[in-house]
Amino acid sequence: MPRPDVSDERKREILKAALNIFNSKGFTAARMEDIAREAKLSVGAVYWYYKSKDDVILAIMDKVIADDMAVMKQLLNETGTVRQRLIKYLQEGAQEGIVYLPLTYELYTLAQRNAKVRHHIQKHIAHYHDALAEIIQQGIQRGEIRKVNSQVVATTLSALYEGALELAMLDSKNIDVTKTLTQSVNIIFDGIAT
Amino acid sequence: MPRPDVSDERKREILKAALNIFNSKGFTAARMEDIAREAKLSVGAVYWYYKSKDDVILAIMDKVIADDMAVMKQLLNETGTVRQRLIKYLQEGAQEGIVYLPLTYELYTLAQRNAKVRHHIQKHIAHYHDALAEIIQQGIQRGEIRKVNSQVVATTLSALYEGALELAMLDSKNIDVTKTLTQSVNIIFDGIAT
Amino acid sequence: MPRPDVSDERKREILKAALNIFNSKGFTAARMEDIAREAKLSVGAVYWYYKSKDDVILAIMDKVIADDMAVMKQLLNETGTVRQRLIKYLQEGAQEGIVYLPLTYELYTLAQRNAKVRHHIQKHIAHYHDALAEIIQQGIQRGEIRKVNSQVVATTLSALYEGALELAMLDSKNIDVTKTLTQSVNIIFDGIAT
Amino acid sequence: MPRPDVSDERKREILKAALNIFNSKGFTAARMEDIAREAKLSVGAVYWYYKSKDDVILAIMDKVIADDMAVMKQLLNETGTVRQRLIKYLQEGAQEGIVYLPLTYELYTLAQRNAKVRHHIQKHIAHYHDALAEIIQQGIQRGEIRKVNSQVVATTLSALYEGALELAMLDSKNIDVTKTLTQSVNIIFDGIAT
DNA sequence: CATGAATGAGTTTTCATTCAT
DNA sequence: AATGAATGAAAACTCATTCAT
Repeated sequence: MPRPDVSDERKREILKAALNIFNSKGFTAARMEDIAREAKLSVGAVYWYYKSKDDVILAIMDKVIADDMAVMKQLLNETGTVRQRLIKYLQEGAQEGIVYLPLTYELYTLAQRNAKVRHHIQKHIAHYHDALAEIIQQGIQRGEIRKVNSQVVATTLSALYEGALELAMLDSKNIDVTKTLTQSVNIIFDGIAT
Repeated sequence: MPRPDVSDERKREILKAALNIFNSKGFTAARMEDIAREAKLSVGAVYWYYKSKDDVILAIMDKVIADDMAVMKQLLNETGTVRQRLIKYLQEGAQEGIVYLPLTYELYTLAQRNAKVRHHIQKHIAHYHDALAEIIQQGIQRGEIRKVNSQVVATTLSALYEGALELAMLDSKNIDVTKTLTQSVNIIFDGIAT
Repeated sequence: MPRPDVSDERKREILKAALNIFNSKGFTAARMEDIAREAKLSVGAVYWYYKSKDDVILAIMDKVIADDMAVMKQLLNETGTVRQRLIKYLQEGAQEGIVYLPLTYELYTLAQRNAKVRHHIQKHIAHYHDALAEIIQQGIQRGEIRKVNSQVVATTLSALYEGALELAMLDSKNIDVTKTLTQSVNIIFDGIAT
Repeated sequence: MPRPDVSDERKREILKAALNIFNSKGFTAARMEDIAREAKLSVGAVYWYYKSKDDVILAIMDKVIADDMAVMKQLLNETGTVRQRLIKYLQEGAQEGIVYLPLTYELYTLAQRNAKVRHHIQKHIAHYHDALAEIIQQGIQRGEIRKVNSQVVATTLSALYEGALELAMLDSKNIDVTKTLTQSVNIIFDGIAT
């Protein structure tokens, strides 16, 4: 009688542990032993499931992005005006995103020297822009927004979002992401409203 | 008869070398020997001027920020409408900034775990926002911009700027900073114009 | 009703697997897992039959030598002149021996630091020399060979055999064992013929 | 005033240390720390001169072979009959060779899985055979040896030499290299004498 | 001031062996 | 008997830092 396959379970546990460790210490300072301890396993066990530290990092990236996508998709099926929905979308995205922002910045930094990481992130950004552009397009069709290039506005909103998170990460005392995003998006909507 | 002090000269050379090495390899991967070689010095000589790798990193941060400030100040004394000046300001800032963006991201990542770095960057951001707010204020006084909270707009512009650079860094093929910034700033100006 | 003992069968399978793995990878590089996979067993199962890697190596040694002995004995019961029989004997021995020569050299190397291995091999060499000496003795009795010290000639032939295999192992392109052995044995027989 | 370059000196010291350690423990069991201690250096210092353990091994191989060549060349300029010279040549070579025979066998074993090592050894063997063939040729010209293929005889002598060393290594109690070689070479000379 | 050889603590990774199931 | 996940003790290698010259 075969025992249930613990492989997936363990991998998830290790990834969760790695997520915490990487987020609080950074990729470089994080020791494989830290991850093992956090996952309540031995170092060897971690290596049983992931063949190197880089492997864990890549898996983390996949997970972070996949989770992000899930949040995104869910937020797209909301009701209300486009302005309201976008503000809610960006705000909630930011609230989720800020928790693992240190890790995100580790990934961005890594992306500059690792093509695989970079391409993964690029694909993610493209998805994200498309989702934003789609909402904008809806706004145009409903007459809430005047005829603008939805891709351009999507990029603007995306840059705003990323920038707001960055500023908040660097100076959380003086910069409130939610407030900043709300105000900024309103300014932009004033500029593109019919 | 005292010989001329070569100390400052050497320090500057080391910093310039470190800037290049850090920018292309990242803080962690960069070795003190790399910096020494780039500066055409011995490892020991580098340690004569800076007492640790961290010391060099902190000095680099000071330099990067100081240089950035200098560019900023210069751009503030331009002529033209506020919209024109701002676009020019952000565009040229971006052009300068993108060269050492990898290094900037190394610093941002570091900032999350190092209070000294973080505070330095926060001060810089404050300066930057003030400069932007000042221009906005001028625009309001000149009647180009309607009465808005200049700090809010400054934060929006700053977030936009940072976000645009980030997107460009991550996906330079598909995202053109200059174009993105121009279009975005125009949308915002449409939103805040009188 | 006792089930048939699969123990010996399994042990033989493991040894056969180990023989191949050790021969192609060497003792050090070979992992227990490699052996297990080759034997279509789990690592734990291998440890059920052999209590350590060294145990497997020692068993391999026994097997290699036993197999070699079997070949030897068989070849001694041939017909023809002593010269012919010897050439055939050495040639066929070489043909068998060269397949597992890498493994043999692993064992020789090991023998220098492991008394048990060394003694085993020494006993084998003694057997081998005795067999050769016996053939030489026959040659003397039959008048094919002049009165020589059969042990000395046996050692010479043995050295020649081992050396020829070694040279062939190191440079199979330029050195043909069979040819080398034939020519060498002929030279020696010219030297000891009546 | 530049200090004298200690680089060559250190490299030689490390190699000497490595030679001893490798010879007594074998490549695998030898730790870099063992070599460092033997050379009275730190591990880091060893890595300052050789960038990996394999590097040290390859350097050792070069040294062993170079030293061997030196012995060879020296022995070729001797006087006496070819038979006498050859016996002296092989005997003295064996006396030198037997000291580092364990190491030699490590190299032979390694050669089977490392092309670089293999090719190096092959070149060495070729040199060695050529030297032997040259002596044989002289013997033919001087009328001491009848017209034989000198390369074949050289290979025979070489195999004999290698085999005698091997047997001696495996069973030094019962096999005396010097005696074995003398007797064997005499048998062969009886076979090829005019 | 400057050199660059030397140090050694710290990290990733491997793998023989064990053991709960 | 058999499995294969888990352990943990090595071991190779790196590199910031020091220091004799």
